[in-house]
Order: sequence, then structure tokens, then C-alpha cells
Amino acid sequence: MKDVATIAGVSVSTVSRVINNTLPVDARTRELVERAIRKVSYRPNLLASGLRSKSGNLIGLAVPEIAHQSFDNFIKHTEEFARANKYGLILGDIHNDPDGEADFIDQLIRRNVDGIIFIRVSDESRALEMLNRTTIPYVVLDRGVSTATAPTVVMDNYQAGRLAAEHLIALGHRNVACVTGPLNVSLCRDRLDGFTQTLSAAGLRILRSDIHESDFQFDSGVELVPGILERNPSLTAVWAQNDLMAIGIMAGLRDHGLDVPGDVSVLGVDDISACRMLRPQLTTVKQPFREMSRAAVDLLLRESALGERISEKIVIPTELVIRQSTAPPRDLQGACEQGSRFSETRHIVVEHAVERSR
Amino acid sequence: MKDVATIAGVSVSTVSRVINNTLPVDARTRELVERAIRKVSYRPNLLASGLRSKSGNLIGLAVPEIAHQSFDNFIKHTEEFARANKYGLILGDIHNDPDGEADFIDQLIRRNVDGIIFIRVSDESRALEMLNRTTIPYVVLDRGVSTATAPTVVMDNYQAGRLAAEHLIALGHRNVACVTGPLNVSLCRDRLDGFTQTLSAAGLRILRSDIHESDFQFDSGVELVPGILERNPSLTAVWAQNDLMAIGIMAGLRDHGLDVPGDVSVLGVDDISACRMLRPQLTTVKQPFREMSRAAVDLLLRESALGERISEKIVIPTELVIRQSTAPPRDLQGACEQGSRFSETRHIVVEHAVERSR
DNA sequence: CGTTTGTGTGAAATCCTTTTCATAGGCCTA
DNA sequence: TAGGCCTATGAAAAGGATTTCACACAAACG
Repeated sequence: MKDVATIAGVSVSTVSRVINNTLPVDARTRELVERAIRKVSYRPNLLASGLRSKSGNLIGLAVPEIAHQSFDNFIKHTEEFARANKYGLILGDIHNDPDGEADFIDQLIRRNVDGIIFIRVSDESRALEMLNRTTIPYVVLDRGVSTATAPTVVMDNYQAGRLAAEHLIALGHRNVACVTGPLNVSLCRDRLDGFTQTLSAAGLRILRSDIHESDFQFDSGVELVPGILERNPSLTAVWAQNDLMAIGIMAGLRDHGLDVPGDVSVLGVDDISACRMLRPQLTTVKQPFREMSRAAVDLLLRESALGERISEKIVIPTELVIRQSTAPPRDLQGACEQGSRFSETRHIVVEHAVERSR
Repeated sequence: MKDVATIAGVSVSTVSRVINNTLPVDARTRELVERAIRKVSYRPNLLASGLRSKSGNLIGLAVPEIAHQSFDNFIKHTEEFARANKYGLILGDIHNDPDGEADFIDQLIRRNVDGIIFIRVSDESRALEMLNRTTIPYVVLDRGVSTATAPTVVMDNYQAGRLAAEHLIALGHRNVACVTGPLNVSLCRDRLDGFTQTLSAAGLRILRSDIHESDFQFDSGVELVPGILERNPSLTAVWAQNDLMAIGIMAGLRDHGLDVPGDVSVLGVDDISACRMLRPQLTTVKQPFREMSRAAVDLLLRESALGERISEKIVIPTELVIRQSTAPPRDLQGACEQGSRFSETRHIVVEHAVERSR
């Protein structure tokens, strides 16, 4: 930087002002400086600038598990929006380790990050307390906070449950089961409420014994199938609260010799890429990863600019993606092929792959 | 830090030495300093330290596409090993944009990163030239460099082709097709060589027209199926050079009314998590993501410690994971159920899911 | 014409560490 | 006991930017 100043015949202060557009600089001077910058191909050092200005030009992202099919999508889009705003993204995998979490946040603070986005493993995460003792902007993504208010971006989980229920109702299902995530995670309760309340509003009831609490894993979906069928041998549809479990259930049903959607309809939540790869393709409620990531980065930068926490809860609406894993229950299948409900419902479809395959 | 020094009654130099273990410090003094550190819960600022010591405590990772099923695994494990070595991981999605790539690398340089690991989009990536003009350590991961020597970590791609071929040969297939990735990517050529050479060593021939060049995408696998069958209606097995295409092919075959593995066996490369979720589960050649990531981080840190580039090419061996998508061709299926070849081959199996499901 | 006002610029302080250089003792050896 | 060598420590420079403060000069005002 000193070299640039010398070559341009100005002081370093002026060079800094040219680079950051922080104070007006004479057009001729600016030109001289810019030329000098190009000449020595000068790159401002971000550590030095961050040190002085107290901004690391960095956003931290903490996720419970990088290689998890849905967190990927958050990582991808958070990186996208961070970069669009000239921030770097520093990534941390928390697994389920409170110490690891604390270490990571500690590291971020020491790097003068401009903010932290994090997806909590569960509601017990202690990171919030840690962060609330600092002034660092943060946003809680995906898994909201039920106990306190905090800057939050979530999808409309109640709506997700409602859409799933409405779809099954429209297809004519009357005997359905639900597989939830851990019910100490608030979004699971919200999804379940949307589902059950919509069912009862339509005069349908779901028995307590048809609600199975699980852990969002594929294997659990597979393993749950025998139990689900044992409790309710005549059910015609299962809604799982995420795709991984839904896919597990599909696999489990097939292992049991049952056909999806012929014998049982299955749908999930998330719309991970695997949905389209299966046969039948999985009907699901889409998690708006991109919109959520954008909202999270925006909120974070607003906090950062404002200099204080914004305890806002942003709820992003969702939508149903109808594919092949849901159909009317067997006793209605004749009727539906003649049109009526089934084809009406089909019109909600917007998905390319489905369009193309017909 | 000054506060810590004051409280402990020593100079800041001593505090620094205690923290970094850089010079011997009297045990009593150390104790005093540590107590002071805890008292004010002091956290060393990484920007300041990085500025002075020219090490950002940071590793950069550039990938062609974050949400791609196999790059996830590299991200995950690279983060793991970076963190184990007290480095932060800063992530960049390059897509296919040379400018984005240059920007990202520029950013990393400006942050005094200790090294850069990158997975190149294709062999044309210009990042290498850019980096070779600097002294920053780097490692090329997954997609090797054919033109020049550079620090590289790859899987044994020739072996991958060989394992796939051997497996099909052992099952009794004599009429097979292959779907490759872009043949301007060297690993695709290596995989293909391993495959074809092993076939011919066994006295089998694969026709030029049964080798289909594609692009590693799921959709391409689906779309390729009609063409593959048209060229060779009597084939009994297809090897795709990655799982995404293999899964696409499976889906396409099913859309065509064909059974996998009854009519056609399919196998891939990578062992992404989706393999176990499909029915039938996909047989594949495992990409050793974790070992490769570890090797890459290690190599990077060795370069960093040494202060110069290590033009070493590390090749990680691979292995076959047999699941359900491969079986003897139909005309041999009777024989195999009585034991012989098929069950012998099955003994190679090591996969949990498969074990459990029997 | 003297005094505000405003704009562009430079000098120096600052951000927080690490690292070099110098020094003060303590111990060992001749 | 003087000289040499360690070891533990402190003072100060350095790292590369930003930001405050001060100032010079030109235009505008009364």
C-alpha cells in the first residue's frame, strides 16, 4: 500500500480512501491511484483491514452435519449470498458436540466475523447464551427458538403440515399415519400441529398410536415400517416430516412387498435432490432453502449495519411438490382415473421432471 | 492482552509466549498468566496474530458445486481435518465461473490463508497458473492434473475401472456398456482404461458404440437409457462412472419396464449416501472421501511447514461395495443360485446395510 | 477585503499480536 | 573470582490497513 502511495505520489490515507470510497477524492488523484494499484497489482490485506475496522468480512455458518442432504442446500445458498455481498463464508460442523460448538463460535469471534448463522442441533443448544453475551449479530436458521426471542428465519412449518394433510385429504385418504422428527425440536411440533389440525378440520382423526416419533434419519424410516403396519394394517398413507425418513419408509414398504403408491402413499418434507431420483419419485413439501438462506444473510447484514440485534422472526412460505409417491387409496383408484379429485389435484403440479416424464 | 499482562504483572511478550509456547517461560509466571487469562476470559485476536505471523489459520476449499452429492463428502471431511488441526475452513463454490474462481482465490490470498485445496471443474481451470505465481501452498483434490506436476490427491481411478470390470466378469456378464464422465477430465479416461483393459484381459471386448460419454448428471443417466438400449439391446450390465448417472440409468431402465438387476445390472462409482436408499441398493466402487480429504489436508500442512510446494501425487486405493443392483445375467441365474461364482463374489461384501438386510 | 465554509489531502495514532533485540541474573567453569 | 553461557523477561518495532485530526487552499459570504 505504501508502494502504491509512493508511485501515485499521494499518502496512504488517500489510497485507502480511493479503495473504500470513504471520503471524496479528486478525480485526477483517483485515476493516479488506480493506475498505481494496477501497476503493482496490489491486493489489500483483509487481516489488516479487518483488524482496524473490526470487520473480518466474514460470515460464520454452523450446521449440525455438513453431509446431511438438507443442510447442504443451506450451505450452498448461504455461500452464494455471502459471496454476493463480498463476505467469505467460514463453515463449521457441530455434530452434536457442545464443546465443538463453543470452540467454533469462539474461533469466529476471534476472527471478528460480521455475523453468525446457525442451524441448531436441538433446542438445547447453548450457543445462544454464549452469543447473547456478545454483540455479534447472529441469525438462527431452520430450527427456531421457542423459549426466547431471537433473530430467526424458518419455513412455515405449520403450513407444511397443512399442505401435506390437504393433499392426502384431496386424494381421498382417511386412514393415515405420521412419522415426526424429535418432538423436542419445535419445528416438529409445528409441522405436526398443522397436519393434525387440518385433518380434524376435515372431520378426520389421527390416532395417537399412528404418530411415530423418530429422528430424521433414513435408517429409522426403514426400521419403523413394521411397527407402523402392525399398529395400523389398513392405513393408506404415511407422511414423514422429512424426506430422508420418507425415503426410508418407501424402502421399508417395498422390502415388505408393498407398492408405493398403489398400497400406501408416502410423502415427505424438504425436497432434497434424491426425491427425483427415486422410482416412484417422492411427493414432498418443499423447504425453501434458497429463500431462507437469502433471508438469513439479509437479516444478518441488517443487524450488522444497525449495530444491534433484530429480534425478528421471518417465516418463509412453502409449497407442495406433487410427484409419484402419492395416489388415491386403492378403493378410490377406479374413480380417480376417470378424472375427479385426483386429476384436479394433479394440476397443482409445477415440477419439471414430472411434466417431462408424461 | 495488555490487561492480561497488567494483571499478571508481566509484559505482553510473556503473555504471547505463554499462549503460543514459543519460548520457555517459568512455571510460576505461566501460572500467573494463565490465571489472568481466565479471569478476563481473554481470546487472542486471530486477525492481529495472522497479520503479524502471516498465517491466517485458515484453509480455503474451492469446489465446483457445493450441493453435489459427492463434493459434500469432501467438504465434510476437509472441515473435519482442518478443524482437528486448528484451522478454519473457508468455502467457495466455483460453479463453472473462471471469474468467480479468480475472485475466490484472490480473497483467500488476501486473508493470508495457509493453503488452498481445490477440486477443479475441469482440466481447463486457470487457477493453477494463478497459484503458481504465488508461494501459497495448494493441493489439487479429486481431479488430477495431466499436463503438469502439482501437489495432488486422487483416488485410484484405474483401479476403480478394474474393480467394476472384475465384478461384472465374475458374475458372468459378457455384454456390457459403459457411461463415462466428460473425457476431457483425466480421471474419466483413467477409469475407462481400467475398465476396458480388464475386460480385454479376460477375453471380452467392449465396442466403441457401447461407450457413452456423458456429464456426471442424474438426468443424463435417465436420458441416455433409450440410446444405450438401441445400440445394444442384448446387453446385461452397465457401468456408470459415477453414482448419479448410475442412479439415473436405474431410473431410466425402470421407466422402460426393465428390472434391475434381473434384466440389467448397474453399478457406479462414489458410494454417495443415496446408494443405500434405493431399491435395489446400488452396487458401486467407493470413493475414499475421508482418506482423500485427510491426505489433502496433511499434504497441505506439510507444504505449509516446509515453505515450498511438494509436487507429490498421492493415489488412494479404492474398493468395491456390492449391494443389490448387480447379479448374474439372466441366462446364468439358475446356476448362480446353486452357489458357484455368485456366492463367492458375495463374500467380498462388507457393507452393513446389506448384512443386516439378510 | 476579512471571514466563513467546504473540499481534498497528509501525518500520526490505532487496531492487537508476534518477533527481534537487549538485558538481567544465575550457574558453571577455569 | 572473573568470564562465559543459559534462561527468563521486557521494550520496542513491525505487520498493513483505517481513522482521527489538522491543515491548506478555494470559493462564497457579509
